[in-house]
Amino acid sequence: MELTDKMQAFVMHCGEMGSRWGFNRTIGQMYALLLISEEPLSANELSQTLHISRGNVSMGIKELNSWQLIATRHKPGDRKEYYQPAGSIWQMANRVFEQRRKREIDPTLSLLRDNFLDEPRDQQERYAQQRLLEIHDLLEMITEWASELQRLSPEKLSTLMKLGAGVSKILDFRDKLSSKERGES
Amino acid sequence: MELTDKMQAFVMHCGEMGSRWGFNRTIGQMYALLLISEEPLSANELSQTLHISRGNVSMGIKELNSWQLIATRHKPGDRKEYYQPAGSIWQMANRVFEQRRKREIDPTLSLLRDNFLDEPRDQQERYAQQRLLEIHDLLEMITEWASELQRLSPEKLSTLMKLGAGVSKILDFRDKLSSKERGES
DNA sequence: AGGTACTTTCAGAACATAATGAACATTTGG
DNA sequence: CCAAATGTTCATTATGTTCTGAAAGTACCT
Repeated sequence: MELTDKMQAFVMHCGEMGSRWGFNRTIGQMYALLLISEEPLSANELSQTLHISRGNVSMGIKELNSWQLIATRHKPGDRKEYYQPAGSIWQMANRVFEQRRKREIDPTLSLLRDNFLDEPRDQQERYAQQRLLEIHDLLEMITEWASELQRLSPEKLSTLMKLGAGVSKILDFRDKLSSKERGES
Repeated sequence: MELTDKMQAFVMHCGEMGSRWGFNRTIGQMYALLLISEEPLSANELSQTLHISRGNVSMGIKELNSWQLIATRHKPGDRKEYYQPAGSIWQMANRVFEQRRKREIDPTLSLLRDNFLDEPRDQQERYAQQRLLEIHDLLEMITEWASELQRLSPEKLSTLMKLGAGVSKILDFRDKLSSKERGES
């Protein structure tokens, strides 16, 4: 498969960013290529276009599958498997958030929880536990919030985001309402 | 400096997670140790407690500084530098978000923007550009929203988060209000 | 069954990143 | 100025990660 310069540039960029996003170079390239190509691609096409080994493609596919980022397709009269991105850009963003949460936050949260089972033994430990509690509460609040937001429909989420810092005004408004209800001035 | 088992466990855990969070093992350990210790620590104390070389500590300090995650302190009659976490847990979370945005998203956004300068040359390129546009818009919306949220005070942000999916109801409410204003049923 | 078209696996090579420690730089007190 | 205490740098070594390619596996034909 032939790529134009701009497509090439995008694919290579995703390769370079790959490791920052939680996977590796070739997986970044593979996913980028699938994203911008209108037709699903076979493992061989990926291998040839990106100049990476067939085996590497196979492992990459496995990994992308585990992130639920791609879907497998078949063409009639062709035994090859063809791959394409799974779902919309929104879904893709959701999946990446979720996977990263699982890898980057959940293990820490569970470690922190275990920590609060015992009483601190001395001042040093008391202080440490206090800090850990703060971190735990913050992480828990953020992850719960994030997962609630993820349950909203893309449209609502989009409205909310475009509203931007405007949410702040709505919160003020709500506060006024509820204090009036309680008869405060 | 002596660590209790639980503190040890937390420090080691942060080391293991370090690379997933965007820095390396020793930096994760160093920061964890500073977080849970009541007193600021010197470079030598870090080196000895974590069993890592003095030079490594120096580089780690440099990196943590570039993330603005630590502050340097001095004690009277002592020329050593002592280090402690900079700011509250909230500030720390903000800094990490921001740094990661700079590293993980901004470069991609600017690449994507460059891409829209030229007209697509063929169908393949038209399709690709369309997908890139979607990605661009999504990333831009998310980063703008995130940076607006960061400008809110921790209290407001905390209220908002605890409200959780409840924001959705507030949005509905607002929609009803504005459609009534326009005289719709 | 045997052949073909494809996919997966995995040991080892290639590459990338992090850590060490000795050499160098800087600051301060005398 | 020197010497002692501290901080920084960087070539080398150690560790970790990714990629390749050949071998093994699978599924479908005739």
